[in-house]
Amino acid sequence: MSGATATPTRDPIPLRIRGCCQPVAPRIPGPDAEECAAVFRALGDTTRLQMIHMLAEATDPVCVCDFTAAFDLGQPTISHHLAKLREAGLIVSTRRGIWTFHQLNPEMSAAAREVVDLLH
Amino acid sequence: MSGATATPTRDPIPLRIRGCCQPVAPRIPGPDAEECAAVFRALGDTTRLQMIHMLAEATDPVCVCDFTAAFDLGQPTISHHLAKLREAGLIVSTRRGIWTFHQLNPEMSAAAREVVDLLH
DNA sequence: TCCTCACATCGATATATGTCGATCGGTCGC
DNA sequence: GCGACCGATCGACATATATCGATGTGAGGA
Repeated sequence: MSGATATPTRDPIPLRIRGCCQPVAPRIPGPDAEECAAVFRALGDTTRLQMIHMLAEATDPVCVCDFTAAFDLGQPTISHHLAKLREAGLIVSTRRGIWTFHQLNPEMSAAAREVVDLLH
Repeated sequence: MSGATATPTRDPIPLRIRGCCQPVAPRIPGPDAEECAAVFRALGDTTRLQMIHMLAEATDPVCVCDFTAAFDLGQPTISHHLAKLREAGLIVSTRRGIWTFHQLNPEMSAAAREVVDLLH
């Protein structure tokens, strides 16, 4: 061996040039690393994931009471999750008389759209 | 109008059959709603998102010290994030002498692979 | 005008998460 | 064996999050 802190030989899995601790392109190009993470964070909850799935399957906007009926959660909690999805730019809400209807945001970012489309 | 608790007329945005509160297909088919959410949760952090991006760009496994050099975080924090990605099944780690190298899990679930491929 | 209904917001609480410093364990070179 | 190095783990801490009950708000019906 050539040394612990220098260049180790890595026969089966060769590394880059001089082994360990090569500088690697660190950052996601573009300004949207945090924005992209926010979309994933919004989908990182089972309830919200199923909400998005319901909206992706539905052909028409979905009422809040549909969600409260579908999930065993209180109305404030449903409202909280919908607000999270709205903040992430994944859904839009429309007030119509007494009811509020929700649908996938048609102006969703392209990156978010790609992710949501995976849940078709 | 026909009534608040009965069937509202919804001219521009027609809903399903009798308006609000129709039962909607609630669940993601398959057992993997929570597993899918776990993948999104793993990607819902800027540091981990960039780690996955680095691994997706790299042609060879990446050493821990590469990550500690790329991010302004302590070594225990880097180790913590790598453990999260490992628990989510997104990466695998290989011990080689002193160093531990990480790469995208070649046996990642198909759903996870689709998401990671979006970060190419 | 008053009541009801649908939904949002507030306050509280328990849990999860990101980060750090300190320490431990394993793998070398000497 | 000893010491150096890499990386994982532990304990602590601050913050974020998921959830609930209670309350506020706005729209409609009676």
